[in-house]
Amino acid sequence: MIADRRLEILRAIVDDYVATNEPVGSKVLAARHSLGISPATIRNEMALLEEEGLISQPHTSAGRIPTDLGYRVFVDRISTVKPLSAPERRAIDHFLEGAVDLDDVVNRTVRLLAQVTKQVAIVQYPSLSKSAVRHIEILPLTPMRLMIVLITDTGRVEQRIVELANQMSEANVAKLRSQLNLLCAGEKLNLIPNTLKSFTEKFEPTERTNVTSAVNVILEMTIERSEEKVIVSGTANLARIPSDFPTSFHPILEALEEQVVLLHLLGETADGTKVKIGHEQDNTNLQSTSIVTSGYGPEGERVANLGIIGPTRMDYSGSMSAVSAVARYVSRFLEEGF
Amino acid sequence: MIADRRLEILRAIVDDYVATNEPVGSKVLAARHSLGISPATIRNEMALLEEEGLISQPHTSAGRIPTDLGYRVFVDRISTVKPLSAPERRAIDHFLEGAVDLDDVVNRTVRLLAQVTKQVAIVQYPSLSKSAVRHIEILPLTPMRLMIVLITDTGRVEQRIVELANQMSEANVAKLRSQLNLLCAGEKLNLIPNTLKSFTEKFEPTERTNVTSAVNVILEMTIERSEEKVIVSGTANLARIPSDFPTSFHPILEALEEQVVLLHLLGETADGTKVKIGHEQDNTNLQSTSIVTSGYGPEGERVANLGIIGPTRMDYSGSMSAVSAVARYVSRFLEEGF
DNA sequence: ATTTGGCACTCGACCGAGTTAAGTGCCAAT
DNA sequence: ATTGGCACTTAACTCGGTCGAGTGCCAAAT
Repeated sequence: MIADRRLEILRAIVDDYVATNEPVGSKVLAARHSLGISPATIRNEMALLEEEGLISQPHTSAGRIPTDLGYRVFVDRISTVKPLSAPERRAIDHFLEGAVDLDDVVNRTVRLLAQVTKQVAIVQYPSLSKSAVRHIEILPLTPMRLMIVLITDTGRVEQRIVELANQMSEANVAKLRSQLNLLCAGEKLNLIPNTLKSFTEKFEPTERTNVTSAVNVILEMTIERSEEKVIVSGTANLARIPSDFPTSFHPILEALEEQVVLLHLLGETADGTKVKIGHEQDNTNLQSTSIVTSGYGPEGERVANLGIIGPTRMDYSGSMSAVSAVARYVSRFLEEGF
Repeated sequence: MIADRRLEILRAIVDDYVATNEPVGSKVLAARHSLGISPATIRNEMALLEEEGLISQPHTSAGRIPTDLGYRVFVDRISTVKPLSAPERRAIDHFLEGAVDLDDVVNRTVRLLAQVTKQVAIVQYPSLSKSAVRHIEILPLTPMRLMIVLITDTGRVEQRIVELANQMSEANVAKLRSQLNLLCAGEKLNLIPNTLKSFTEKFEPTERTNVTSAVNVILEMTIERSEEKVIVSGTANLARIPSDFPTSFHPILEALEEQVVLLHLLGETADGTKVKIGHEQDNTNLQSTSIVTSGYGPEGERVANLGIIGPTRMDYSGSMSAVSAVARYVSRFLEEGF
């Protein structure tokens, strides 16, 4: 069990280090934060903190900096919720006003997040697999070619083109359309494969090849994109960062361009705000960074994640507040249906 | 008029500087490129090139580097078309195989371009205003709410939701849909406003408010997005660049996040490959960069631009070849309709 | 009239020594 | 348990000196 005072010192170290980006020594610490304690005492405590692996020295004769573990403790046990500033609040409360589009919503969100946190922001598109079908539209482009449009209740639209083996009459297209909607409307995407299992049987044998192609495409649409889409903003903020960072600059940018990496980064969708610090996170390119994420979407069934990524040396309280506030607001907005 | 030999020297300087990123002096130059000429002579010629403003010295006692103007001359008069390597060719010839989506096409393109040129790639979505309506779909979500989906012949899909003032019957929705498609299908987007000018008159007075709202939304959809969408990839390549670059790193990343800036950068859509070098380009954040762009889309009416952006010190021949090859290939692909 | 070798000169890059300042650990005194 | 004092460590900074790449110019060679 760590003594309270020691935690207090850890907090001071983190605060100072985050603010100045310089290893913090006992003297400065005593001076800046008025803990009623002499530098010597602080030194003793520091030695212990170091033993516990919460702080470390870049080299002898330098001050201490928090380790990943130190930040972890800070986040879990010390950090207080930092209320957002009034302008931040205001920005968050209004940034979605007049959004026209799911794209628009996601874009605005990612930009806002980057701007408020001064970090790189990441927003995942609301996941298809947890959303439901609102409508399926079938358009005959030519007698041998259909366009299928899938509209979900999160406002997302996907379209695909199907080449048919045989001609298909207008009447049959209409039948296909109405039957499909009858069965699928309101259904969760992940249940669709089940729903359509014996669908082709409703049709004449002569029609079946065509119907099967169409259905297959629809099934693809419902699953394929569970490799989902992610959007990033604020990479410029990376360049605004301490001078030792640039070394690991290239790999970070690289990682940020990989959808897969980002998705993995955001991790499982769940309630609440989560923090992953430095090495807790397994992508080697990003071990000098921390990630703050939160799920968003309708209460109870979070549909996607959003978050920010920055140097381990970041303002955790502020970032967490911002991320969760934004997540809350977007959720509400999506729920109301824009 | 500049003597041929002097141009030859300029080419050598550019080549060397691009390859090594170090100011190139007379001795090295004589050694590496076998122009049958002594360093002293080269020095004389260099003095002249400098007078003409084509090269400059970072400081006395350093070698010369090309100026923006030097690069310009290089691009316009000296550079030869550098054939792409076999693997590059192959990559370009196949990267769109199996693309399912307009999104997919654009995404693949931007990635490919970034990868091949090792620069930051920029691709503009095919512009709506020059494409034509393929289909307009109207879906009643509730009696007071319609979803309108616009599908263009470039495969782009836009959707919007309309709140109605009064209820609208299924029958009227159907009529609206068929009338709209009758008039608009095949029509260029920029002509739609004209096409629909007296559209509401076809409807009962009681329906007119509803129809008007719907039509207004459609009109919005056809113009609004002429502020078009641009997508960027390969920013990581920036970090892979000379060490003097980082200074101007932040502003570049910043510029790359601004849609407006990018659109301006890509400039007017036109045939052929264009190069903008350093200060020729008016965004102050980007004056240490050059941009290579090309229009793409159906022959004769280029529908959008794509290109790359990198340090002025770049491989112009290679970049130009790559950009134009990719543009050509995408154009063909779009024309065939995927 | 050009080209070339030679030479004096410039100036950033690099090196090593010395100094400084921040910070530590430990110990004896409170 | 806390504190002041002190010896010690070490990165960062400063400096003078050397080195090397490169230039411009001039006189000789072609």
